[in-house]
Amino acid sequence: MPKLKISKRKREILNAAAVLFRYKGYAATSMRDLAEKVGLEVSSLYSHIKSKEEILITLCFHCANLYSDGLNQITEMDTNAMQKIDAIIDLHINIAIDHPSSITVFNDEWKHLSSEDLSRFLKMRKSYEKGIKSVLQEGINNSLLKDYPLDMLLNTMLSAMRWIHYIKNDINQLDRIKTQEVVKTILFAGIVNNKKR
Amino acid sequence: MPKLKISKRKREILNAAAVLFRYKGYAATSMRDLAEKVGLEVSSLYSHIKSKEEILITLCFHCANLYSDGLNQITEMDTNAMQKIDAIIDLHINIAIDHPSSITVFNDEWKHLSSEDLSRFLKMRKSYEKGIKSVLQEGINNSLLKDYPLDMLLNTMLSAMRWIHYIKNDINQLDRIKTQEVVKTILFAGIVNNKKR
DNA sequence: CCTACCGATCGGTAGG
DNA sequence: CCTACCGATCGGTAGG
Repeated sequence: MPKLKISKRKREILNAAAVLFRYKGYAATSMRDLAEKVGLEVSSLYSHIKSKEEILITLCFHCANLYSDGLNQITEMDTNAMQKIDAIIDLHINIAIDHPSSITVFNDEWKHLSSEDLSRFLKMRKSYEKGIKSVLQEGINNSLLKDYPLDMLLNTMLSAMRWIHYIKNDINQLDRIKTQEVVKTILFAGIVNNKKR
Repeated sequence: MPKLKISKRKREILNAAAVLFRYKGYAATSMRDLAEKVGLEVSSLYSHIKSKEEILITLCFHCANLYSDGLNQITEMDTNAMQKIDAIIDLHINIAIDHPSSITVFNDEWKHLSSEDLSRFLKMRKSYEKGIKSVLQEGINNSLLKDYPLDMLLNTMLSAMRWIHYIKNDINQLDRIKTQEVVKTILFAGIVNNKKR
C-alpha cells in the first residue's frame, strides 16, 4: 500500500481531473484538457502521474475508502439498527456535500476501470452493500424496519440520496443540516415500522 | 418533425447503440464497436444514420418524450394529487423496466449532446420537473403531502427509483407489480402526511 | 518541466 | 453495402 505522500502538484492534478471527469466524463476528457486546466504541457503531467487511468483509479478508490471506512466506524458503534442507518445516511450526505466532484466520478465513471481494478472495485462495492444489508436485516429482525426485500430497501435508500452531489456549487451554502433532516425524515417515515412508533 | 419512418435496420442500429452506450458510455463507444455489433462495415452505418451524435440525440429525445407524454396524460387526469403521484411513480418504474438501455443513456450520457440539442434537452427536463413540482405543490396545498422544499421532495422521489433500470436483464422476470408496490409503499409512507391517514 | 514526436484510433467521406 | 482512405486527435515516450 503506497500512497504515503501525495505532492501538492499531484493533488492539484487530481482535483482538476475530478472536475473535468465530472462534467465531461472520463473518456471524453483528454490529457490535453487536463494539462491546460493545471497550466502544464501534456507531457509534464507524466512527471506526476503514471497514466490517465491511474487518476481514475486513485479517485474511485479514494471515494470507496471514504464509504467503507465510514461504514466500519458505524458498524462498530454500540447502537441499534435505526441509529446505524441514521449514521449511514449522514455519511452519504456528508460525503456528497464534501466531495461532489470525486463522488460523481465514483458513481458514474468506475465502469472505465479495467480488469483487475474493476473487479477489485466491484468487490468493494459488494462488500459495502453487504455491510449495509446486514444492518437492515438486523433492523428487520428487531421489528424496527418494515420487512421488505433487502435489495429493494438498500437500492431505494441509497438511490434516494444520489442527487445531492449534483447540487451546483453556487448553491453550496445549502444547509447541510436541513438536507440531512429532510432526507432522513422522508426515508425514515417510509422505512420505519409504524407499529413501533 | 421528421422521423415518420425508421427502417428495421436503423432500429437495429439504435438498439445496439443503446446497449453499447449503456455499458461503455457514449464517448468510449466507437463506430467500429457499433458496426461489429450489427455486422456491418463502419462506413455502411452511415447509409442509415447521419452521425454518431444523431444516434445519441435520437435515444435521448425518445426517452424524453416517453416521460413528457406520460406526464401530460397524467396531469390531464381528473384525479387528486396523490393519485397523480401514484401514476408518476408507475410511469417511471414502467419506463425503467421496459427500456433499461436507452434510459441509462438518457440518464447518464445526455451531457455529450452539443449546444442546441443540449439546451433543448435541458429545457425539456426543466419543464418536466416543473410539471411534477406543480403536482407536488397541489398535494401540499391539499395537505396530502408533507410540506417539504419542493426541490428536495422532487429529487428524493425521482432518485429513489433510479436503480431499477440497472437490474440485470437475466433477473428480468422480476415482478414489475412487486417493484411498484414496494417502491410506492416506501415512498408514500415517507411523503404522505400521516395526520391525514 | 518542456520540445519534439509517435503509433493507434477516432469519426467520417469518396466513389462505386 | 463495401473498399479504400483521410485528417484530427488520442495517450504516451525520448531526451534533455
